[in-house]
Amino acid sequence: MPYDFKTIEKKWQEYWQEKKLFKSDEKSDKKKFYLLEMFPYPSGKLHMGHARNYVIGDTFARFLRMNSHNLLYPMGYDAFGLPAENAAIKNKIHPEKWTDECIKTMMEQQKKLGLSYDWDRLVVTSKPEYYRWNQWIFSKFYEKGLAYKKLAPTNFCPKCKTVLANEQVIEGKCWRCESEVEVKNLEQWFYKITDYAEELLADLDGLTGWPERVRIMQRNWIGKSEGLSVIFPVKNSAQKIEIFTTRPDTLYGVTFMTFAAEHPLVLELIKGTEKETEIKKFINKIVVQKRITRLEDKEKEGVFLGKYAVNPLTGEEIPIYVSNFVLMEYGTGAIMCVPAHDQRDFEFAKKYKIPIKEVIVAEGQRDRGTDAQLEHAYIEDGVMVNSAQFSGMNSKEAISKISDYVEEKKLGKRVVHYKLRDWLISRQRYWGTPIPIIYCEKCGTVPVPENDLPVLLPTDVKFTGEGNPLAKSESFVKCKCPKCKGDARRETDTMDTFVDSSWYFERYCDPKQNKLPFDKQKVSYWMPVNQYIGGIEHAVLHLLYSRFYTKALRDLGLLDCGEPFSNLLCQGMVVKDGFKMSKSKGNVVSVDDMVGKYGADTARLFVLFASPPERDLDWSDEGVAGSFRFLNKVWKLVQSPKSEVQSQDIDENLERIKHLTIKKVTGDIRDEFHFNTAIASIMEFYNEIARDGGRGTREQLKDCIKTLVILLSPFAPHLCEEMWQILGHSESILKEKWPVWDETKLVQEKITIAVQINGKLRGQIEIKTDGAEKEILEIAKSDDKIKKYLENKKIIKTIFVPKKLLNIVVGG
RNA sequence: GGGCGCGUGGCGAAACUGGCAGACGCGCUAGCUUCAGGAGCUAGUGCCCGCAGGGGCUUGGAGGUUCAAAUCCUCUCGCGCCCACCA
Repeated sequence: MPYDFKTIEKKWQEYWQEKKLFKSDEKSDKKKFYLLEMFPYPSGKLHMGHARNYVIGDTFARFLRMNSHNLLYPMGYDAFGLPAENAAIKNKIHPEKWTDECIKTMMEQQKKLGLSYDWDRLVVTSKPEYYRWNQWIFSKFYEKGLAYKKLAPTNFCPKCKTVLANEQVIEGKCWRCESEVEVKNLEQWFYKITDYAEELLADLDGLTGWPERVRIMQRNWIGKSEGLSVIFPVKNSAQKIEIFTTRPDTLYGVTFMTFAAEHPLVLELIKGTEKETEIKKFINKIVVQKRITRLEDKEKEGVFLGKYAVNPLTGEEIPIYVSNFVLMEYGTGAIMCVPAHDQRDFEFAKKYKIPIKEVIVAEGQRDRGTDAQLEHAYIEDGVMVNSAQFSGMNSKEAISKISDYVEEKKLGKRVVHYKLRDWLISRQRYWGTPIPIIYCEKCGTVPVPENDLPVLLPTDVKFTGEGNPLAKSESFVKCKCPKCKGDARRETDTMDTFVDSSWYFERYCDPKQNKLPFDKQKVSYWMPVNQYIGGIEHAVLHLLYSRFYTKALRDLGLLDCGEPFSNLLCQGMVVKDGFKMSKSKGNVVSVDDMVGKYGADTARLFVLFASPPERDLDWSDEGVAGSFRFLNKVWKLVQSPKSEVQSQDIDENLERIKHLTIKKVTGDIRDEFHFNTAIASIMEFYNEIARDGGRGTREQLKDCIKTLVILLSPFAPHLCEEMWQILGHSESILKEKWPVWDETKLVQEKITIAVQINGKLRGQIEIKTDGAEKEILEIAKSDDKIKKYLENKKIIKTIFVPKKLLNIVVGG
């Protein structure tokens, strides 16, 4: 009969709740630890993919509590967002009702898994108690110029019917529904994250507790490049073209220039010329093309404007083009082209028969031949040629020398560019935080005064799927201007839900605060989050926005820390039948099913045992059964430890293994999150205790079982509580101190070491642990197996690795 | 195209700083028990040759460094992720 997990799990979940064992506050002399998992979007049913994230955290949480930490371990819900609104349209249910129901189901499932959150700190972002502070912070940002509105080309998702931030466009598609994103010029609200570009970049170096790849992704996303801005005058015109280059060393090799299709100067330059119609047609074609085929490696195309610019360094006249490979969004929207040293320029020059002028050659080379002979651009460093006084210089050196010269002559200046763009936060949807702005004909854009916050979401709205419901709610739109009291209208855009998730972890520190977003002292006590756990998909979304927010809130004086998350663990996904577990793929294993069939402890044990947290986990039904089997074995051992074969003497080997297991399990959890190997060594310990029906004295057996139960308790908390009680304890196992190992108990008198001949394993001998090399060599020589290999051979040398092996090198 | 990561039995995976590859588990095989369920217990299980003692091979592939390589270096193949005409 398997153990009755249903009764046991229910019993202990109620016990924990009743005794409030997971509550945390700031009044403790223990060391604080803030442990956090990325809070979920409440979409309803949990599957094991979600569960894995929480189980990793909870196991660690329980371990930390038993190791004397004052732990903050909260949970909440990222409750605003499109799915709720789509459900509203489809099922004629209000998003709030739908969301609240989902939260209820999800919370129940999380409780069934035995997750040890402090539920008193629950944060739900769709509640006015929370989102009013989104609005409050927005107003502060607005005052400081960190929130602003501008007309700009935006990414518009036709299916979600809203604009998206750059970070939310993945390969030209909407991150949520994968529809092709369109470019629309709209007036939108932005957060000025670019003000923090430099700090966001620089502070990455200090985030040593983050996976390197996440830091690299953020670094690339911020995309800093240092270079030179140079002004090229247009011949026979007052117009000037500003370009940006990271390769000032190639300035003498410029043979043409080109504009992005959207560049406003293009239209000015061709106005009234015979080329005007042709070029306008070309521009239209490119703009349309850009929208449709963002991805493919496009053939370079361009048209000559019939105009020339002047290279400010050489006075050379260079033709101006408009082309499809220059981005309006980066740099200045115009570039200088050096076909000899840039592959893109090279391809373009070849196609349109533009001269190629080499200014850098490899050490010891003259040039690479005629234009026709060249096959690709030379992009490496080298020696400068054809570059006036800079000729003969190393090209690396020339970069700074030419930059100095350009600045001196006032032809341009050094500048820094970032790929990072400001964060577009407006969304044309209902289910989000209303942006607290009022438009008055007389007074213009007026922020809603602090006393009037929150701006509540109206309830009298219809969800038709056509347009933003807020815009159609008269009671919402119509309002009075706070300044002149005249008729005015409200902003109907809501905020991106990533705004909600950018500071929720700070709200957890003081979730009921109603004077401010949070109390500074409380936040100072808990922040930063010591360990954050979540998926890699947020590498440049949530994790970047949260860093920005924390810095911006710090600059508002609301908190002291500049980085929200000290350590980050990105767990892998749960895979079944070759695909990520997801509703749409239809390969989900629900938490309810697992808990119903095997219980929470088995489900927990399996997801931790099957794979290390960072790696993807292959779901296996048989594997789950194996974990269940193990728990049953332990249960049986505790119920009726065999006593017939008890010896009079302590089993020294078992004692050593006990200490070894404590050391291994402790290290694996604390240092590396290697739950899989921790569990493996617990299993080994069990095998050792149970072997031959039990070993050592009765007392020793009892002691080992006790240790086993404690070590297993963070993984299988319910069963271990029950077993703990059976072992005669009246307090919860959570109150028990984590065991410590005794280093002196780990040493063995005799050990087995490997003997190699020429690096090949040829035998094993048992020796005294501290045996000297000479001694051991003699033992090895007299070993029957080894003897054979040494016959008629000369020993050239021996290599001895204490406690590991002896390698005998022979010749002849 | 650029960046990062990964590749170990039939499967999930172990292996500290270069030091006995395959711990632990799943699956499989045989036996016991009971059988009629997908339960329990014991033993075996990387591959090849051999009745066996034993021997040979083996960490995607090819080289190299070393007494010794899954681990370090070079090249190569395959897979995954991120960015992608960023001047």
